[in-house]
Amino acid sequence: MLTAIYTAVGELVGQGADKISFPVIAERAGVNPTTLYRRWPDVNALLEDVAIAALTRDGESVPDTGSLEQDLTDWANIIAGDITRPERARYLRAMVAARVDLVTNCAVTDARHEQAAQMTRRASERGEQTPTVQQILDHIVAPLYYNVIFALPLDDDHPRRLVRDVLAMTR
Amino acid sequence: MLTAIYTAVGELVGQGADKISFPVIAERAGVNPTTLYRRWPDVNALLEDVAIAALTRDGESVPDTGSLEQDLTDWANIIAGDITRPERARYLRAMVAARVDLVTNCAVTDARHEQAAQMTRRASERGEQTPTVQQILDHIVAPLYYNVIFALPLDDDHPRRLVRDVLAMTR
DNA sequence: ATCCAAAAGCAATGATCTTTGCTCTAAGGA
DNA sequence: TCCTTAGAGCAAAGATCATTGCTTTTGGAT
Repeated sequence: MLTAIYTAVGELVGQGADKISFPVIAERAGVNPTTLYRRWPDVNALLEDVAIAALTRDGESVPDTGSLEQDLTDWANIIAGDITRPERARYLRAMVAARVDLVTNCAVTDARHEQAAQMTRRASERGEQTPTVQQILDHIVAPLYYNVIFALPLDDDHPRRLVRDVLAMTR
Repeated sequence: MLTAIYTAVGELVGQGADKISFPVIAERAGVNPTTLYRRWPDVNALLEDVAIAALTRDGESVPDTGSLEQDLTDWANIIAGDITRPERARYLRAMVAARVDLVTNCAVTDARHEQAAQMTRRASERGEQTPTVQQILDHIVAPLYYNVIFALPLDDDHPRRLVRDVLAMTR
């Protein structure tokens, strides 16, 4: 039931459907539109639920190569490869559009925060000089998402360049 | 005519109206809905037109204090103050939602690119060491927009911190 | 096994949107 | 001046969406 709904939304968003409404989703999911109208206040609310579920299902393991620079580079490349996939980019945009009021944290960025913390912790245990988690979010995660959100090109070398920049700050 | 339409959209977006449709816009603008249906393929297209017009109408002069660090800090604070205004944030989101296909550049980021280039040019003429324009976009502009887009809190000190970080890269 | 309550389906209604053919107006060219 | 034409208004029709009261199903508790 819930799975069918989420799947339907996923397919619609994924294929870039322009008209995503409760009736449309309901038909594809094989449920009655009323169910959706009663369970979510509006389409955006449902969209956000699905987007969060889709974007936070991790399974992305945090790199652990023994070098922070390598870890960050691998990680940045994973993120870049992930969010530039068209259906992921669409999810991101849908989520952004749906988020109308200020919230203090969001599940998507929380996951990134956690991953960054893990890498820096390991690095400092090895005695490496590390940037702060906030710096990693500001200077690696943010630029990657920024480019995707605004549909700007993101070349293959970009992630590596960002990592080099952020490490240059700590020296 | 066109002005009335743009104004109507601006008011609706600005006050966070949830249902922004051609008929609603048309009534407020005092024009016939048919006109809108014939001129734009859909509401998002019109929204994007207006958003671009609103977000690129500069009038923001680029700081010129004689010090790159001060210029960048002032500039970052201007941007932050600008895009965190609720109606501006809404514009940004509307624009993001509307942008479905990849474009190689967008008017909004172009303006920032131009401003950054102006500041670094002046700084290097003074003989200062400067970060690249791309670095400024990645490490100052992107984090600011990222926070606003995801409705994350943006504290007052954030812009200054970003500038300090990016300057630390060049040393 | 029966009962109860929450959730889903159904169907009818009204609101809103979208499309379309036609008419009317206004600005520019012969 | 008259003609042309692009753009705007008008109105009707059909499509889609949104709401609501009522019925049916389902899953768990007694």
